[in-house]
Amino acid sequence: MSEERRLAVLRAIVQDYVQTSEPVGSKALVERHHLGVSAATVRNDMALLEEEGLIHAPHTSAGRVPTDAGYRLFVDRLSAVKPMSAAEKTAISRFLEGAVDLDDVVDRTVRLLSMITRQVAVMQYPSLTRSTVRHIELVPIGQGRLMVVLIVNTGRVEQRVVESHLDLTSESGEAAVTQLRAGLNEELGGRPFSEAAVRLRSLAERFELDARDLVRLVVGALDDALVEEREERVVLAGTANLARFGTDFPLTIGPVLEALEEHVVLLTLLSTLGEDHDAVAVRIGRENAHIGLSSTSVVSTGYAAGSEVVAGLGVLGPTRMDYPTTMASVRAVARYVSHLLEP
Amino acid sequence: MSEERRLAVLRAIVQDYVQTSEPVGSKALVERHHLGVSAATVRNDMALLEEEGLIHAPHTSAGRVPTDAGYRLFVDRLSAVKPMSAAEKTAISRFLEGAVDLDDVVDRTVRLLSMITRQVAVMQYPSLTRSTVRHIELVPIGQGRLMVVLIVNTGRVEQRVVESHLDLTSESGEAAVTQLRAGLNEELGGRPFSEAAVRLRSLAERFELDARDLVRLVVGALDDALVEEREERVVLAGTANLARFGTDFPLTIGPVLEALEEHVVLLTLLSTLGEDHDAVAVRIGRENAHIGLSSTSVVSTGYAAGSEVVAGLGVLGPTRMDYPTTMASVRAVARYVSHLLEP
DNA sequence: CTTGGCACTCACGCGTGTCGAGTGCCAAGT
DNA sequence: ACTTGGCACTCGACACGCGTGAGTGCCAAG
Repeated sequence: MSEERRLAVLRAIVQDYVQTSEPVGSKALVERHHLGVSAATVRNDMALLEEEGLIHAPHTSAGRVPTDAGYRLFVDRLSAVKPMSAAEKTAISRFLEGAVDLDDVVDRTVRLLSMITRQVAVMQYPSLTRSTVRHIELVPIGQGRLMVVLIVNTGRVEQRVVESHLDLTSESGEAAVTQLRAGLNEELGGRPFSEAAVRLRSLAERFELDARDLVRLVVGALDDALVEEREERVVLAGTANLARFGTDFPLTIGPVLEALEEHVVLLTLLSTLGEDHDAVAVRIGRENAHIGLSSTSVVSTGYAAGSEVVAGLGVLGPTRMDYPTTMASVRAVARYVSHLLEP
Repeated sequence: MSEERRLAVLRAIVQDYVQTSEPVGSKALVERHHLGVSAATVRNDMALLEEEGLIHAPHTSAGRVPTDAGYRLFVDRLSAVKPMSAAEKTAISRFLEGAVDLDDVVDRTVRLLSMITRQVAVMQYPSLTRSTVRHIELVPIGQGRLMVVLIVNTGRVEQRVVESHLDLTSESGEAAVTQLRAGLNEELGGRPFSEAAVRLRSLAERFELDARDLVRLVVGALDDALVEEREERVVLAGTANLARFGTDFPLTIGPVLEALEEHVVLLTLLSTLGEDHDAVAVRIGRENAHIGLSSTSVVSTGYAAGSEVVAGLGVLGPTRMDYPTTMASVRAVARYVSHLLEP
């Protein structure tokens, strides 16, 4: 029996199953694909594939369904990323072009991705820890309160309000603020966050004693923003697509929705970073660790701002998913987003 | 037959149905509530209630279920808003207190609200059109690009980037920016948005000719931010709770999820504003206009920043919902949020 | 106006029977 | 050493029929 044909059978099973979402039997298989052999032969191959743990029969005398391992083999060795049509490409760029700010980019991206894949799209905001400081602005707002605005190279903006007992409207107060602003920008402007956090701490000493208090507060706020992992924001769209899966499949959407609400979980799903740039990562079924996602797959990749990969985006769908097409869409969208954040 | 007792019967039906989620029959009713009359009498009352369109039998010889009109009557005349326990109150304030910025407030609020009501929580960001300008900052970022940062009294921050061919690093460029910044803040600072938009338009003339171009761009960006309805952002949480409803009920969650993704729909759901301050609005079933929400109810109210109501929040659940408790929770949370945004 | 009685109506659950797709195995063919 | 057609077998899906029980509507008496 040829190894080669067996894999062809696996490929055919995956393809048929993805399309029909029903267990596929030997007979149907030979009818739909010209494998050049008879159903009986395919049955023998299937028995072997089952032994290898690549496919699985839901019950005696039903067709076969790929296992997680089967899908894994499929994406690793049996599929080519489907090229996208020119029409799709222009549609993508059209849709993303009108964005006015970062929030809008993220918003449009997840919407777009969920629409073209008809699945749930997930996107992480550009990670602060991988960004650089563009500018820091201090805005006095009434009484002793000061708003600290941190502008990041990706276009992301964070703000905090600090309360000081210093009178910021007084001559000396204004001077202190001006001095601090200048100092902060000189010291931190253009620096990557990792570096900025360190420099920040040594800043306090340079100021006059009565301003120290203010400096400490501002530094604290910035430090908070720089370090805080919590602020790794995630946005998603297309959850309505879950309902579609639900109908054809033994997938109870409750646990999935729960998982999607825990942003921490989503972040780990997207943590494909650090690996090769352009690679699309696929996590299949149980590989996702989180129960509740054990019958879903995640296709994700990183996107860049400039040359640096700053965060991830991807889609989540049933393990029974059209991997080649989905991977193509995710990659294409990630590229356009990177392009958009270029400058 | 006493009108009064008939309403008592309706109340009992609603309460039982909410609790058991099964059609309630005459016998069960007299057992669980001491109405002082027999089942047969209750049956007569039920027949009348059905004639009035307040209840409805899913099929012959099954119990009765309240109609939308039945629920409406119930919330309007038969229920009292349930007081909250002290423990709940402190839990609410505890949970909301740690918020560091507006995003965080909104995020925590929806999460909290979805947790305590075990339903889907929705919250609108403070509407720009009902806010006042606190400060406008112009930040040059490389080349000819300028970031316009708009800070709103609610703590909300909007930003836009404009590109000018003016060299902003030059002496004259910097001067123009400084002048413009001062002008903008003097003219718009502290103004409500409606007023600000008007004043904005007359600003361009005052500047020297070579800066006009820049001014026009900045004004355009601000105008965009001030007027743009699109930017009425909405956040939601607790969609996983939909799965729970789904199990006991003839509620297919697909359409609901779809409705929830259309933020425009959500906004109209929350448009309880303009009415009395402290009132909690309830929209029951078909009253929601949007199909797909025809078997859900929305309980919403406004929240304030200072003395002005700035936006809405609420929850969405099945029509078969514990209205008194839900209304109490929504009101309590709205009050705490208003308190939080006070200054 | 209330009440007990009574006949009637369905939805629901359960067991049975049929149907058919699909399998595993085997013996014969290449 | 594989491939192939044949055949018995398995088991889920679906349909049908029936009994059960909750709940109703109506009526005549209190």
